[in-house]
Amino acid sequence: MSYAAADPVYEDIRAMILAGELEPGSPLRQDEIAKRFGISKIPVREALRRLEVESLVTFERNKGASVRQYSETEALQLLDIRIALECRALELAIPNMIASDFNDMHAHLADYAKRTEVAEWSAMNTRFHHMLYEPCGNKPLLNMINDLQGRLGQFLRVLVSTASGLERPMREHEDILEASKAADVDAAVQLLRKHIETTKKEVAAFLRRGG
Amino acid sequence: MSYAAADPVYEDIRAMILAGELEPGSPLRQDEIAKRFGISKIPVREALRRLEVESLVTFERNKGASVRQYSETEALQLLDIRIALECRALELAIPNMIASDFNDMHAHLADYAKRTEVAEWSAMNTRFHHMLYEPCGNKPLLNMINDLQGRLGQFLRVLVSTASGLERPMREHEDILEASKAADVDAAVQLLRKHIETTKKEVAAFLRRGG
DNA sequence: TTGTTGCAAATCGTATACTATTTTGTCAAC
DNA sequence: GTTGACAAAATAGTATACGATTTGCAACAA
Repeated sequence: MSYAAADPVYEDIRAMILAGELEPGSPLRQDEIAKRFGISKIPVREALRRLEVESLVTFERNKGASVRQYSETEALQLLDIRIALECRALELAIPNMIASDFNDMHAHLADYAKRTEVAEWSAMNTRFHHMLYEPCGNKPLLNMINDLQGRLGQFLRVLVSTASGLERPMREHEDILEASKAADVDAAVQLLRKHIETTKKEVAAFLRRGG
Repeated sequence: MSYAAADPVYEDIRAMILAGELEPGSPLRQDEIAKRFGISKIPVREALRRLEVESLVTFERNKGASVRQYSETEALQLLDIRIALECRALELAIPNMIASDFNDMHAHLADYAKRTEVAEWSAMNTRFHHMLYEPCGNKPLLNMINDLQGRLGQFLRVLVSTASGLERPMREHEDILEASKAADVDAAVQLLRKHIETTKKEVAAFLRRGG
């Protein structure tokens, strides 16, 4: 015994929340999770506390943990943070991009364009953005972007399947990639900023209509 | 019993780390902390795990927790994130600033300039930055900036007492405040960016000399 | 019906207790 | 004096146990 009992719980629950398999608001019963993993409640609680700090879970005293439900304003605020972090990451990444990076991104976009399954779009979209930022080499920054993506997941998943379609984001992705290829940092950053701001507007509209 | 035993531990240890009272690398003994607070190890571990997610503490299996030591590259990377977050916060804050905000900031800078105790500078500096960003109204963003400030604390505390003095940052603070007052968002953001980039250069130089 | 009261069950939070691992100290061999 | 082996102590990690709080439900009164 004694092999980091909390880690698998943390990973699993986290993945389930990010994948949208657990509804926001649904309770996370400690005994049940403990039994499922064949361990006691102690490491389960540790895992849940960690998720709490990541804002994926909330605790209420004597009621335990539940999947965190974001308010509408919070979603929009998180998108403002996304603008800051992702624009900075792109700015730092462009000088480090090499030919194979561009090839990979082109290939990914080509693949992306062919997908007809709405369910796939969200993941493909996230992946493209990460490919853009990875060359920045700033691990903590990439982690923060990842975390944010996770927190926004519940909104973006719904959005991508209803509002935006594929054409507009696709065109914008290609523009950003071209500007990056031309090493035009300012242009690329401005395009990315507009891209995320459009997403923000779509989320706002979606919520206004009572998402 | 049963009243959030972990919370006071979390707050206290966190405050001690941020204040620099605990050396990076020093171990955090669970039994000792538990005894000090008159509780058992379980809530202590929860508190430490929370601090781990905030990157203030690291766990090594069967060796427990210790105050996290940042590498030099990580410090510089965190400063790149600071540029992103704080510039964005200022950008969002300026349109929301009112007369009393400007008065408060002016008063704070005047007070700041009179302080001769080096130990006070760091806190005064942090406070001024927060006053700049607060009007943005974006809670999650302000929290992230706070967290970053904490993580960078161990570097900036040393820095402020050795390298930078008071004049240069003071002049820059005033410039940023003037641009904000004039509602010149672009200028203010550029000044702030330069301001933090200078800090970054100073940290880099400090580390090169084997800080 | 509707609202209240009072259990009983479910669930949480944490102290205690036990095992596993690491660290420390001792002593003999070289 | 240094090194290695091994026992003892310290420390971490987790299961079990138990009191405290909340929740669900039934019985009853209005």
